[in-house]
Amino acid sequence: MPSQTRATLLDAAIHLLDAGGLDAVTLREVSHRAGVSHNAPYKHFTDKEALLAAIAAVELQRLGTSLAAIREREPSPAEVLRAAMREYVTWAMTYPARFKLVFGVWTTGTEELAVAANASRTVLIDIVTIAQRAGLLPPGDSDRLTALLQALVHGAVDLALIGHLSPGGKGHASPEDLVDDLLGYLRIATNAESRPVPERL
Amino acid sequence: MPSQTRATLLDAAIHLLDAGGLDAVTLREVSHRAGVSHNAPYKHFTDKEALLAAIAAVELQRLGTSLAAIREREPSPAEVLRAAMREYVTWAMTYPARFKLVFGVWTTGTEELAVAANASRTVLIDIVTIAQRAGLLPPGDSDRLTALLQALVHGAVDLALIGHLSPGGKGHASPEDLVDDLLGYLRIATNAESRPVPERL
DNA sequence: ACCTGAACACCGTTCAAGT
DNA sequence: ACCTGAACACCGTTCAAGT
Repeated sequence: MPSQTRATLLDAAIHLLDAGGLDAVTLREVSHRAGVSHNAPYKHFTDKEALLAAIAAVELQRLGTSLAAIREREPSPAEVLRAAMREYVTWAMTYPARFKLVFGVWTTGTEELAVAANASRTVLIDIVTIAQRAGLLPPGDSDRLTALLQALVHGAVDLALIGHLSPGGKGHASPEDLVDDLLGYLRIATNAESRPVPERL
Repeated sequence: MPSQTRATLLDAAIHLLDAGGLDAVTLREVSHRAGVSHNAPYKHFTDKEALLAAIAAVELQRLGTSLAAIREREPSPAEVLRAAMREYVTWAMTYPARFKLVFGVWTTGTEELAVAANASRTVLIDIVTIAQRAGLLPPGDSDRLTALLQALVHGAVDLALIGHLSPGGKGHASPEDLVDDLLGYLRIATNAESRPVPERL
């Protein structure tokens, strides 16, 4: 039974998160924005971390739903794969604070969070498997290949958010570029594996 | 002139960071451990964030030094590349709180931090360039290829620290595995590019 | 130049009490 | 069941003052 107050609190919290980052999300300011006393949240969440975990779970679920929608909508496996990777990037770059929160350190791993994480992971694995069958990605363990792809997207976004990518000022190596690079190399490797590898020095 | 107190404060802070994470690093506890009053830090750092930035800069510099040492020590370009990637992984997995701190959100990007980041980046680019010449990595923009490699290591470590890798319990897809996978695919792609690519459906 | 004690504003959390 | 006001312990930061 998601009470009205609970939803209002979550709305206020996510607004503060987007506007001022994690530090701006204080239980007192959240309560004030929601129009309740500063300790009303404790009737809906055991903890401040529980409130943050609820936000993270919702966001991770949203991402999973977007990925699933792409899988249904796009026609070709190649487009599904590329669009899925780009959805991850766009989401993270649009809501960096949510991205940092979702993949932050959780001393208490909420069950709800784990479920949402597994759900979006399953969709990704499905997309990768289809791409493998279409000859766009190398064959083999789909879980492991999915981990490879997710690690790259995740790392590219994280480095981009800190400014560790393209410090030269020139629009060098955006997360989207790196995703395309990886997909390109993997496609080449896929096609090469069936052919003999030449001798090396 | 790095005063003795300043060094003691940094030591205490990094100890607290490793022991209890970022939240455990309070200026008051740091001061107490250093044997000074709770506001003595303000004579050595303008801010709490400045103290954290100093730690991050030292760590990033340490990483860069380790990478440079590997480049000098290892004989073959292949070993240098692999060892460098593993050094990044080992450092991050051994000191997760330092890793999170170094690549955390910096509202104030200290000059010292930017210098340290560029230094370790330069070493990495150098290693990648050598590996390219040795035919271990695809030719082309070394900066961009370095970004690809760094993004993968970074993302793999980050996901591993949250537990988003190998949630099945089986020792599936460690960061080291993903690094090896990527290097393997890139080597195949390198050798394949000189040969004709077969028609696709 | 470096350090201290008191003080301020803010935060998470708890508790007794109200409806 | 849900909310409130007062209170507690803790934190970052500032300031006047000491050597």
